Parts: sequence; C-alpha cells; structure tokens
Amino acid sequence: MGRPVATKASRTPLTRERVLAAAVAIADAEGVKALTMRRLAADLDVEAMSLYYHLPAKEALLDGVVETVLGEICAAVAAREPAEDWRAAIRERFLTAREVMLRHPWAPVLLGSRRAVPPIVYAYYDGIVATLVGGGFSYRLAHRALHAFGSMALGFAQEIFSPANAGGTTETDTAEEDLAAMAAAVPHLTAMVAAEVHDAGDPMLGWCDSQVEFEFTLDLLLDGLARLRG
Amino acid sequence: MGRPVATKASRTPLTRERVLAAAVAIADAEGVKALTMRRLAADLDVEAMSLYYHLPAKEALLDGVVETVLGEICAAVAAREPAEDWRAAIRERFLTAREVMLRHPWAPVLLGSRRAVPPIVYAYYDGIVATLVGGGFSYRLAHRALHAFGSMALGFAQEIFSPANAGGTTETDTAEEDLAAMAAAVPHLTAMVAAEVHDAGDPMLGWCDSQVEFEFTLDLLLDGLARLRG
DNA sequence: AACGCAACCTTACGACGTAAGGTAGCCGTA
DNA sequence: TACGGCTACCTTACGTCGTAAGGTTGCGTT
Repeated sequence: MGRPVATKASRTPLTRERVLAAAVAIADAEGVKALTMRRLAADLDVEAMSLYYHLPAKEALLDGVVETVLGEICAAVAAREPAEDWRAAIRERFLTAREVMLRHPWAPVLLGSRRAVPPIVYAYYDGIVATLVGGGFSYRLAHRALHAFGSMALGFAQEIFSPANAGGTTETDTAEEDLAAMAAAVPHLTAMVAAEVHDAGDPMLGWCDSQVEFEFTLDLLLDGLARLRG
Repeated sequence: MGRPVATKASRTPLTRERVLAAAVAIADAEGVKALTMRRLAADLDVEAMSLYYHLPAKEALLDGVVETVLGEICAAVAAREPAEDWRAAIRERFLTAREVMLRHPWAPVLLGSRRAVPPIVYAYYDGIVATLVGGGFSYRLAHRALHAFGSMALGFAQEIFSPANAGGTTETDTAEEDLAAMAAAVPHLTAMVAAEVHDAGDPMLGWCDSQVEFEFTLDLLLDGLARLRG
C-alpha cells in the first residue's frame, strides 16, 4: 500500500525526517530566520505546499526541528559508556549535551520560543533524576538540583517550564491515560513528583514554586563563590 | 524649532519613548507575536508608516523594547537602599531583576534573539563586578562568578554573549574612542578584562573561554549539591 | 508672503504562511 | 484490461507582514 511514486525523474520521496533534517541544515547554515517554507521546499526540490503533506504547519516544523536537536542530544548521551559515579555521569552528560548545542547555536532561542516542552525532554530529565537518586540524592534534593542545573542540562535558556507556558493541562479527557503512560515512561520523574506533592494545596499546578527554586539556586551559587573567595 | 504639530484634534505627538512604551504594553498583554507595526500604530492612533519617523526599522523597535525592559531592571535596582555585604547586595539585586522579568515573560526570548547585547547590560554587569570586587573577590573570580550567574543576573537565558554573536568588533574606525568611552563608563568591567588578559594569545577575541566557564559553573553546582547531599 | 522643516499619511511591492482545489502515477480489484 | 482510489506532489490565490517612495499638512522663521 502506497509505494512512493517514482516519477520520471525518480527522486527520493519526502519524509518528515528528511524535511526536518533539511530544516536543521538551513538553520545551521543561515539561522532560523532563513528557514521559510519556500526556502525549505526549494532545498528539497519541491514546491512549498508539498511540505504540508508531511507537516501540518510551520509551527509543527519548528517543533520538529527542536525535537530533532533534542534527539541528537539524547543519542549522543546514550552513546557514551557509563561513568563511575553520579558526579562524573552528570558532568559528562552535560558536556555532551553542550557539544551538540554548539553545533546548533540557534536551538536555545528556538526552544525557548516553543509553546510546550517536547516530551523527549522529560525522558532526558528522567535520566538525570535516575542518576542523582542512584547516587544517594533524596527526591527533594534531586528536584532542586534539576532546577539549579536549569540551562546547563541542555546547554541553554532556563525558565523553559516557567511562566510563559504555565497553562497547565488545557487538553482533552485522555489526560489520565497520558499520565499513566508518562508514569511508565519516566518512572523517576514520576516518583519525584509523587514524593514532592505532600504539602502544597493544589497538586500539579503550582507544586514547584519557581521563586523558591530561584533562591535555592542563587544561594547555592553564592555559597560556592563565598567558599572560593576564602 | 519644530513644535509638535497640534493638528485640529491636537493629539499628543509621538516620541520614541511613547512608541516603545506602547510596544511593551502590547507584548505584555498579547505576546511579542502580536507586536506588529500596524498593530502598534493602531494602538497609538496613527498609521503604520508614521512609526518609521521615530524608529528606523522593526528590529530597532525590538532592540528598543528590550532596552526599555533592561532600563526598568536598572531603575528598580537603583531604587533599593544599599545592602550590608556583597552577598546581600547580589541577592537583592537578582531578586529585584527577577521581579521585573516576571512582569515581562516574553523578554528573555526576545533578548536572546537580539543580534547584539544592549550597552545598558554592560553598565548593569559593571555594578555586579563592583560589588564583588568590593566584597573581596579577585577579578578572576568575579569574572567566573559573572558567568556562573549567567541567566540569574537578569532572570533569563544565558549564553547570550556566546556563540551566536561572537563576531567581535566588526565596526568602524571609531573603535578606539568607543573603547575609551566604555572604559570610563564601566571601569570595573574594564579593569576585570585588563586583569584577565595576561595569558591567552589573541586578546579580546577569545579571552574568555566559554568551555572553561561552563565547566567552572558546572563544578560549582556539583560541589554545592554534593555538600548538601552529605 | 514665502519658505523650510517636522510629523504624519497614502500607495504599493515583495515575501511570508497557508486554504482550496487540482493532477500524476501506482495500486488492488473486477 | 479497465477503473476507481490513494498517495504524493503541484497551482493558484488570499491576507498579513515589513517597508520603499513619495505625498500632505501646518507651525515657525524670515
């Protein structure tokens, strides 16, 4: 059912992956501003509207592009051999992520402009929590650490989760299924959230107070610097 | 020479400040995407092209908008009474900056997308260096601290200085004057740079190694977390 | 009375994202 | 062998965007 098409010139058919790869290439070469539908289509020897068969809209293209970059990070992280202790593991992970990000300098801002955080980020952060908890961290401290790392974990802008996209679950009635599926996919994150929601009246909506996290990170840095100052 | 115009309806004349204030208001209310020239003009009871008398282009408008927000931060910081020690000073400064930023959630991404860092940022950072050095920091450590704070100092995306806009001084022959002017305006920053450029072959171009700063911050966080872990 | 300039307006153009509706070639079925 | 359907791509067209080019208006000066 549905072999490509193989017109007279028999060109390789478009796919979402091929489109996204071309989009990343354009952004790498000339920045995200140069990434227009017509330009992208031209690079693929295709008309602009043909892209809409594989992607619903420009926003979806941009979502796919950041997803691609994040996937690249995850792949790079997964390709390393396991480190000795939690510290080395985190260190190498972040440095690996940074290497990838340096190849896509436009990615931070683009990710910052996305409406929602791509699901793959949760899987990525789950791995970090796993490492920390495996290294003796409490869930509470692991949570704090996650915020403290912030941009470092991926190599760019923090406050991604906060305030712009704090709309909560605006979505459908499949929320429960999704939640269960997430719990299975990111067990450590789920456990962390579960461990953290004991006080705080409304669950899930304001369970992590940005202000508190901000001050925690700030004091963490100040303590460290004060110590170095001697 | 050149009183406004006071047409029959005698409306208040446009100014750069009035335009920028209206632009910030639109961004606050509906996000930066809603900030178009026509929309902005409509809010000011004016035609779109009239804005170009006060601003050369849309990019300049956006530059002015972030400049306005940064000015708001600087004003808020300046309005506090002086703190006891360096630690309290830095802490209050950053928390003040954060308060302002929370009023403009779109500002981080917008600032991240600007081509060059607005000059006012340098003045702002100069104040931080002054506080640190006044508190006993060496210039080297103050420099490190600046990078470690990163996004915290203003409340948003770090890596602003890095790699996207690392083009160096691409400009005119007035570079020397500008440099001298800057030295006068931001003495502590200048001193810090001067203190730091002793090794490292090419001056000014790669004098602060992002990779080194990244790892420093990372280790600072890791040390702090390891200590909290017990 | 004539002029100049500051401040705003009108018109128009090209590039953008995309809605609506084709069209070409392969497929399975008859 | 004929044919309808599907996938994958194309054509045309619309509204919105930033902005180039060139008015128009009316105060201040001479």
